Amino acid sequence: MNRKDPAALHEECCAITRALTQIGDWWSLMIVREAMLGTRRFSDFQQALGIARNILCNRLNRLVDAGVLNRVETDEAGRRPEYRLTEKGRDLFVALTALRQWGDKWILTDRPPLALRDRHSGRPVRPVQVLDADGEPLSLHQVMIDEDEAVNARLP
Amino acid sequence: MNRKDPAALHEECCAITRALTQIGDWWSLMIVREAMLGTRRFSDFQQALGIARNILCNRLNRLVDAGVLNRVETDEAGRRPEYRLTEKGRDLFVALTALRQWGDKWILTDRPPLALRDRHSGRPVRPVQVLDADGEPLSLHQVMIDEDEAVNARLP
DNA sequence: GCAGATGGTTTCAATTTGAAACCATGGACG
DNA sequence: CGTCCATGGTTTCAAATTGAAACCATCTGC
Repeated sequence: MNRKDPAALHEECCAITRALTQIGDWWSLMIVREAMLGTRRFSDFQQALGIARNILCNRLNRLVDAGVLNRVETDEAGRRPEYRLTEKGRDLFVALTALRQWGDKWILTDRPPLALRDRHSGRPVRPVQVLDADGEPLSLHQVMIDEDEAVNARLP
Repeated sequence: MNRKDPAALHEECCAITRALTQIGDWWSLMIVREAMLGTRRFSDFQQALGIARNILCNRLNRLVDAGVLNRVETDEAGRRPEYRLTEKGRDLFVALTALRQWGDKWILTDRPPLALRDRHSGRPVRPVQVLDADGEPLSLHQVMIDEDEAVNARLP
């Protein structure tokens, strides 16, 4: 599997590989994170992230091509376009929240954990978990990849 | 925030940023994914991923330094070391599962979804969600970052 | 019309990557 | 013992990617 060969990657059937190909580099993920905080404009991304402008431009285009962001031409002052999360982009919320919680638990060990709250009730959100059909949490070793589908789809 | 400045990044209090700094590049995440499938040896990672050997070596060392993998000197044939997931590494299971499900849902739209099953019951696992204190799913806009903590910790 | 803000592109040096060659160690086998 | 081969690295060097800065284009406000 060659990371730089688009055709080969497009044949790749591991969902993680495919996902990482679309959004799995530092800046793309940081941009999505920033977008989830409400940032929409080129210069706002640039200042918030401290990213080089050519790289920002490149990543925004990639994310638009991937359908994660939408480039919206606003009619407002200056005709500045906005970059807004699509449904697909918003759906990364779960993965990024899991990542945030992982970082809180394993890296920022000396700080107050879990500042994420339900806006409505004000109560903290639960740690994200993988649950079985009954809602019981599953660990890595309790999960398997379906044999048939795995073979058919050349997983992992 | 300069991505290449270790000191500055170490001050960074966004858990996502910190997490991405430790494991947020293509190969590191692919290696962790591969390790979750049971791969442990240098050459097995190399063949499974098609990664250059020097890069693999570099990433394995980084992951060991980050405490995501453990380098275990085995007594077996050839004294070949093994790289095994630590508790911290296994804990990435949730985030990677969320990413896999995202890829299944939004990229591999033409294929059978969700090959992940509970090994015990054989039933498919649920889609990972962010849940409130009562176990109700929360979307991006229903979640907020706690004001006080955000200010104290200079979040996001 | 002119200055400033904003969104982008170009340019070029510095860093990172990847392929291949090289090295070192530990069996296996004759 | 000596040779071969597998494995886990390291080194080397060309090619790709990144990042800082300069440049360009459009729109606003004055």
